[in-house]
Amino acid sequence: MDANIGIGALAQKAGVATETLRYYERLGLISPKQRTAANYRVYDPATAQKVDFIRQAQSLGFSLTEISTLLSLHSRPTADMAEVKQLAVTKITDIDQKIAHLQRMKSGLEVLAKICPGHGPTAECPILNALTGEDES
Amino acid sequence: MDANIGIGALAQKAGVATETLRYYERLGLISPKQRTAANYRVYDPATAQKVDFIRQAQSLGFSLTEISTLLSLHSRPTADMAEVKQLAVTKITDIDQKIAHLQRMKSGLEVLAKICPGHGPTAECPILNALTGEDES
DNA sequence: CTTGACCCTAAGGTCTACTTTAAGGTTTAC
DNA sequence: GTAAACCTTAAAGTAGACCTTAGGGTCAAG
Repeated sequence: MDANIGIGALAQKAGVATETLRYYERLGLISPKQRTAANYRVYDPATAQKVDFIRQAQSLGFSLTEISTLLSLHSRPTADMAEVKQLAVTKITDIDQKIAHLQRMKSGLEVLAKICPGHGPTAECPILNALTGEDES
Repeated sequence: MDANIGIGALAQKAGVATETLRYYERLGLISPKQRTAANYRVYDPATAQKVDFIRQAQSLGFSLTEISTLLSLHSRPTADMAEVKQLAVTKITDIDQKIAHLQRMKSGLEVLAKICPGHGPTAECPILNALTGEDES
């Protein structure tokens, strides 16, 4: 149990495509522990956890570049977690800004959608008219 | 007053780069009313309003492809505004989903940031540990 | 009449995270 | 022994909205 696995098995275990694993390897996120005589990649089964880590971090909004940093911090257990926390806090701020931006867009659209009767010639469409005129702050 | 203008003047008036105007033209969003003997683009000054329309719509979250639709509806005053409203409503839904997604990411990060002391070896970092293990729903 | 600002086209580059394609080697099952 | 399934590499394609580059024409000022 716990034997080495090939790229196909790792892909299945981690739920990603094999090309994705090669892509992660090109970015330096993962790497096979060795190669077979035929140059096939051979992975430690634990690599699946690393791929999970990557997908988890992605789902939290981290880019692969940022994840690369997280992984290197993770592999140096004596590094300080301040940097990790900083990344998380910065990411929260980024997300807040994106949310704020989306909410401004939404508000603008809601105002327009509300005053638009929804039928009649576009010549009288308040949405199109609003777009053709004043500026926003 | 109200003389024709060249691409440079239009770019300045509308606050975009000249290449952007050529790009919009390739997408069919705008077009010069004519060309000079030297093949220079000649615009109706009102085209600046059209560019404003495009930027406004962009700021509300519409893609250039969607804006193309909006512009064609705008240019057919007898078309029904139902389609315009539909685009707006759909866009609001899109935005809601994006906001929800971002808020899920934010919540996840906040939980982790809160339990992370912010200093000490990364071996004990709750953020990295959380990333290396359980799965999310 | 030349310099510099402005214009033209076509095509390639940017960014992110992959996916697809092309053109093969290798291993396994029958 | 051969065909399917799996592996290899490098390179190109995808989406979206541009920006940059290459290689010229053109126009107004001095």
